[in-house]
Amino acid sequence: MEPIQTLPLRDRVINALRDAIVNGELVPGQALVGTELANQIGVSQATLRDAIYALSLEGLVETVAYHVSTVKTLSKKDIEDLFSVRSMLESYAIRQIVAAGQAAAAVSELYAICDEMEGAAEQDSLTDLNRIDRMFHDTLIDFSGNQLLAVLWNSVAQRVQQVLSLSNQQQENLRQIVLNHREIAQVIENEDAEAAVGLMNTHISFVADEICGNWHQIALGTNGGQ
Amino acid sequence: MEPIQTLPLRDRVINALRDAIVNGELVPGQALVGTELANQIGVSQATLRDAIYALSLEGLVETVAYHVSTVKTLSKKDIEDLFSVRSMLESYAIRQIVAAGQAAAAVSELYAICDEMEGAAEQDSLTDLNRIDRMFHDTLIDFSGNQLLAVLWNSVAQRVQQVLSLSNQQQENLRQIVLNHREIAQVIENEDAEAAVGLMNTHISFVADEICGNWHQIALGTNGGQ
DNA sequence: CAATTACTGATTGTCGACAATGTGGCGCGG
DNA sequence: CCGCGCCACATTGTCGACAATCAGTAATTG
Repeated sequence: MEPIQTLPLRDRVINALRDAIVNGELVPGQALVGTELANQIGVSQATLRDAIYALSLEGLVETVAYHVSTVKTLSKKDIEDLFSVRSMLESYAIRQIVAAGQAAAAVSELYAICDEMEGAAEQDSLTDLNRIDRMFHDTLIDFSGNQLLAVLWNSVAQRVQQVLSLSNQQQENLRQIVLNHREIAQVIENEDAEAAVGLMNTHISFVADEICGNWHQIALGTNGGQ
Repeated sequence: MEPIQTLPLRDRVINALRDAIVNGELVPGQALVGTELANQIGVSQATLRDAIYALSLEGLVETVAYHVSTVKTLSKKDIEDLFSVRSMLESYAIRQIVAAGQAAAAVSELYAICDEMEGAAEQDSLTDLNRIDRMFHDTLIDFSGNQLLAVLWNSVAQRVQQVLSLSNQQQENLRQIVLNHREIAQVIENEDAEAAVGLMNTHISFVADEICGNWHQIALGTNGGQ
């Protein structure tokens, strides 16, 4: 059995707010007024303030002393930077996996995830596919064996999820995505790190360009970008 | 003139604790008891706890619910991971600078920093040299133009500074360090990114091996590693 | 005598109230 | 009519007190 862990109230508030942000329920630029949210959620202002402050440290919220906190706005350049950094982290992970001889162990899990992904694709469930997609990349990072990398990745992956949620990604073909991932897993199985990195970067760049191209209208929907 | 900004008390406490940790005044494994520290520093327990929680998000402090927080212990593998990630971030920055044609602008600042570094080396001031060394690498990151990278770097650079403080780095020759940095700046000036990356990685690996080799006795001084 | 349970002391988590700070509007003087 | 300064409101920041939880110890029971 899994241990029943009662997270501190503050942590639960943090998780709730973070989920709301990365799922696009709280849009960039939206004000997070302490007194309102505290009453709405049902916690004290101090507890909520801690949560907001924690999210500001994670970079999801912008706070200025004695001013209302807002969900961080995302400029086009922020998106470019985000996907660029993402490529760097994943490329590093792939190279480490191959160099450490962990390729076989990793792909065995990656293939299993691809199978799950295929199931979601057949049901046209975008939310499930996104969730499993993240599992794929999390697995890649974990098998690098670098825990600090995992910490940095977590921060980046959150923002990626947020961007994906905001851009209603008119994902062309869900099955194509599954194929892309399976392809990457195959190349890793062959221990060809550079080929895998190339595929990964191409894949990420494609998605990034797709989103950046339509970003103005997404950002305009909220507060005008900048 | 610079605007006089009165930081909130909580942020000042955070900065004070963070400085104490990265400068080695608070050693890994040391307990951070709320009531004690609050009285000692002269703030309320709530404010101090916020600060401790913030530092736990930065990864400098380990907290378990309803348990005493401690300064995060650093295993040998943590150090290896740290310097490995550091290499990744800086390599990325160098490649971006050269690719974006920012090499000339960057090296002009880097050379100036090297001059300052030389002054510190002549006075055998290790603390000054460390401070200027960080400026060098911060500049490198900043000129990459990627703000998200700067955020991740900040987190990594803090830990690096902590490790350097803890290992009383019997720095062989301070002037040699200056030469190493100047050499890197020169290669960047030639727009040879890969050569610069090679030099940088060699330099970082050397320092990392040096520290890892003697890490057990450093960690043992506090709580036994692990 | 051993294992379990209940208690005690210490520490962290949560809260409501109060102080500090910033913003917008009103009134006054030019 | 315009500009300046003052005032009240809203929001954030800080605090001390109380509740929840944990580790270690002593008492209890088979």
